[in-house]
Amino acid sequence: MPGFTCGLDATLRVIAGKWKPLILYFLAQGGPIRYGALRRAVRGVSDKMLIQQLKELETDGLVKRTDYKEIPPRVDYSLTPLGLSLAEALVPLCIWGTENMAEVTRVFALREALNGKIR
Amino acid sequence: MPGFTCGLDATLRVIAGKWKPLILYFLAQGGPIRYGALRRAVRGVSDKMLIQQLKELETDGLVKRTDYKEIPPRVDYSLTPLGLSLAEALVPLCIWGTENMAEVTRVFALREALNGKIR
DNA sequence: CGGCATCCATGGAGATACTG
DNA sequence: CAGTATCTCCATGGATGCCG
Repeated sequence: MPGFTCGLDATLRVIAGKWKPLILYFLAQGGPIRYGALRRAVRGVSDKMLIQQLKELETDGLVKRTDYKEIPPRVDYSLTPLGLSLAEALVPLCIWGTENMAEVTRVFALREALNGKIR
Repeated sequence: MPGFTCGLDATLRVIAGKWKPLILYFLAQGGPIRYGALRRAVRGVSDKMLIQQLKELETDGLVKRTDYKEIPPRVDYSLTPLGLSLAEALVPLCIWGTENMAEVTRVFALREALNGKIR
């Protein structure tokens, strides 16, 4: 249903998905990155999820996939200008997390103690 | 599991939850806001979800809840300094969404046409 | 990568407490 | 009966992950 309540709402839908923000972030770190390297960078993803989210980012015009059609297969991913601009908007979140990591860690440890598992 | 892979990862876990970024954003718009008003601002939330996410934000030290212990009930919510700093980090995302809303809308319309439903 | 099984977040409906 | 704030039970859909 087109029609977002505000700009933030629109952005959130674009980066909806457990790994998309991290993918964008790592793609922004440097030039084109090969699939395997990306897989290693985004720790914890399964191949299925990584492929799936990359494909969505690609159809959304944020990521560009290049298949060199070589043997052995060689494929790399990079950001489109649109994707780059979004990745840049993520930088403050990254900074916030870095600056407050101790605090966040502490709070999450508490939750873990209370609930058994986090959320 | 304490131990985040990076700052962005830490932040993402804090704002995990469909409505948390929006809640933080609206709380940052002005002074303390009453529950009912917040409910109206965050369009689409159910009472259950709003309460639940507010409680998590509160235990995470991002939101301050004030209960005036009156009858009929009167409660309002505001940001802690930590919450405010996070809300400020969300501003670029909001701007990005606003600037690219047309593009985002178009892309999502395509997805809708292909899949029947989004994602 | 496609199926299949699973698990958790989301959401709806109803209940509560108290007053005007 | 209307209004405010919150909680609990239950249903379900969609995201996630494992396996071939």
